Amino acid sequence: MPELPEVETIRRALEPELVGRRLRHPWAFASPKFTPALLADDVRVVHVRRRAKYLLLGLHDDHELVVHLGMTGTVHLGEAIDDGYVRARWALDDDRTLTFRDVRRFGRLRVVPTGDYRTIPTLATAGPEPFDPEFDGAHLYAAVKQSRRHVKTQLLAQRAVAGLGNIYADEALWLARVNPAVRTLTRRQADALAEAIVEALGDGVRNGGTTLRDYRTVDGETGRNQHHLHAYGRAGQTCDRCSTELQSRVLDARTTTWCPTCQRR
DNA sequence: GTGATAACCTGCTCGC
DNA sequence: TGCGAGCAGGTTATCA
Repeated sequence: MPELPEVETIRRALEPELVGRRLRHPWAFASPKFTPALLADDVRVVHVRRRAKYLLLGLHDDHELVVHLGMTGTVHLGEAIDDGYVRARWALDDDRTLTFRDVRRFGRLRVVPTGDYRTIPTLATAGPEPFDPEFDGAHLYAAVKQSRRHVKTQLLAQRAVAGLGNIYADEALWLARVNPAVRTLTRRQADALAEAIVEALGDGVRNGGTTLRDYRTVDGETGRNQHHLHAYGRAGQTCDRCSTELQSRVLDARTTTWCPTCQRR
């Protein structure tokens, strides 16, 4: 499930390869989620950016190709792939092929005027990037205070901070010793959680992302961060801090793992 | 406006 | 061995 570190890893690999290249002869799987790919035709790529979990390919005609990888989306650059899971494809002017592959079809593609994300609500309302100076404990405290939803659900909603998914939300909450089901934070908890979010996502980027099943880099390699997880997917195992058995429950339709001792309510 | 929930989608795992 | 049920989860739409 590509979150900020996985998308950023893909962005860093694509940027030097795609900027200046021309997208040609687009093909798209017959679904409204993917047919916008056809709008990016015979146009040069001018930048490769990321916002939250979205990949933004700037096009020379003042538009952006917005890519969301969904649950199982991957981007491949090189030889053409055709295995039944390809959802979009472009020929490049250097004879390579840019392929968007997505088994579960939770991903989506859009072409919008550069910077105009009104048709993509989550992107339009996304909170600050975790590595921006404006994101800190004070911001997180104020953002969480505006809602009565569980704190983990607020992290996943992308408004308090952009880029977190289920894996890194569990990890950040574990690092900050915050129970996922609380609905309010003290200022001290907010400071700790903001710091933990930056640490969890930073580690994820440095480790090239987390591969549990589907995620691959542009080169087809797996990430390494799955070897460094403390909470996500470790229910029934012992806490790395206190050796208590980690617990798991479904919280707002998301499997959530936490330490009942370190992350006491 | 906010919160809760269903739907989308397919491979994998588990139980029978 | 084969089948069916349940699960995984990011985003959007819908309803209360």
